[in-house]
Amino acid sequence: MAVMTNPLILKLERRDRLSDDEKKTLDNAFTRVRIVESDEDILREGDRPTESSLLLDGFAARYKIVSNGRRQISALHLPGDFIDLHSFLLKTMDHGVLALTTCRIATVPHATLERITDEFPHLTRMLWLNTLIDGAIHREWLTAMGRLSATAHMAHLICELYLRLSAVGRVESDTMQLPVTQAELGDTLGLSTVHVNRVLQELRKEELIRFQGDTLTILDWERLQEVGEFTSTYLSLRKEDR
Amino acid sequence: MAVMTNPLILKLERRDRLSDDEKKTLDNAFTRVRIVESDEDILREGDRPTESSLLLDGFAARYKIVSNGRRQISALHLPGDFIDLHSFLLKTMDHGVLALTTCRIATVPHATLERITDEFPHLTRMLWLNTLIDGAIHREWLTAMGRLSATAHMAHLICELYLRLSAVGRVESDTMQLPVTQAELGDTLGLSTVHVNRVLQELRKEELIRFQGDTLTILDWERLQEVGEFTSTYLSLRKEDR
DNA sequence: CGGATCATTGAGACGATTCAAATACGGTGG
DNA sequence: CCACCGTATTTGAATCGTCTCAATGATCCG
Repeated sequence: MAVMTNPLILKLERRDRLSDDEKKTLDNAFTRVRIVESDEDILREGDRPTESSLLLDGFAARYKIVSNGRRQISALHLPGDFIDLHSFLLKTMDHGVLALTTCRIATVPHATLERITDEFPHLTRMLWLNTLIDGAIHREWLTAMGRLSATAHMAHLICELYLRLSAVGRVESDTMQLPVTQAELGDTLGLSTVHVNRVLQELRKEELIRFQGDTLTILDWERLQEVGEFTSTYLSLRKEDR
Repeated sequence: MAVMTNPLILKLERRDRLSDDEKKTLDNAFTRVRIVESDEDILREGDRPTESSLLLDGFAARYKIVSNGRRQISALHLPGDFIDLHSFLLKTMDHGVLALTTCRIATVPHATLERITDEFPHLTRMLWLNTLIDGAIHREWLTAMGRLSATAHMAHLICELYLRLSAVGRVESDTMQLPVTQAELGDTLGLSTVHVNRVLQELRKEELIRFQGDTLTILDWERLQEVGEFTSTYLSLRKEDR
């Protein structure tokens, strides 16, 4: 794989410099690329993977199912996201991962990750950081879910996805592709599909977004952030020594 | 500090063996112990700490405040928990941390953590694991908040705290000290104080728990788990090579 | 062009909130 | 040791946000 095309490197370099050696190591770590079709499971709860998966292209979601068949999505993953780097140390998957679109995935054996932790301390910290950002996003979602209105929560999610997608070069003139159904948005926000629909209509009526098909355009970034009480600190989009 | 009294070591050894060398290193890493009184902030949002804090005794909560003054607690911390190990790499606190009781806290300089990552790969992985478990708990809370009823969510939280407290030796004959007000429980579960009260009454009426003052007793562990749809996988309470 | 999936709408029900007041509890000073 | 004060818990009633159920309309793909 050519160094420059790996979106993980793009993502990490937003947070700290990587040496050429580190980039090469990281890039060579991925041994296998596979395709998972839309609506298929990439991983299932209870799995004990021996490799971790990096999303190169497509959208994926971490989810859990509760007793009455209801589903909660606990993370949305975009190109450049490790969807189960945590399985390297957690060993057993405590949730499933679903391909929301056709996904192109590169995998790195846990044995290779172990070798990286033995030999590349700074690169290890960058991978650790990657999982810490996941955690920061979880906390932000928890706050939005517990204490924001449905509309604010939706606005918040859109702001986050907008910044995360632009960090990996997937936003053009305030527009992003968001191939996610309203039912999936509901499972993400903890809302019913019907209510998601009403909330989206409100954001459209307020002229904050346009959202037709899979194409979402931000019409008023300032006000969208206000409505969603969004500040981007938790995404750690600053370059620092780590 | 004597090795055997550090509750972090107790906690990590539940998940994997630590060598004597690692235990010594970890124990020596903590340079300072301080006391924070109940209701005081241990850390504030926006802080850029140069050391990380380990809770030796007491209860603490990570929280965020949203615009209308409402508060969401995104984590409850018990003895043995690192309350901001993530600040080592995240640098800026994206949330505050509040002492719910008088807290005894040991601190480790980030420079020391960096040295550990340079020299002790396995110990580094164990610290990383520690933050991954925080993340797993966040995901579980997200699911409970989004898709469980208020009563089930409360039951779930009680199950979790029960297991986490017993993992650090703070449970005796099904009874634990839970010095948390109903308002704080509300901020944790995303509920109003009034509703927390009603939910607790229901769990008492069903004879699942006794909860007077700070003392909570599990009366029917089996049924409490069922009501809360609780399974403990996400807490990684198994010893494995990591 | 037909079938399936997804988005939209309306109406009624329900869970949780708000506001307000009463009661219980724990710690402190006299 | 008890009276008192502040904090925490409990109760009731009205309201509100979101859900459920059910049906319709739009869109996409083969």
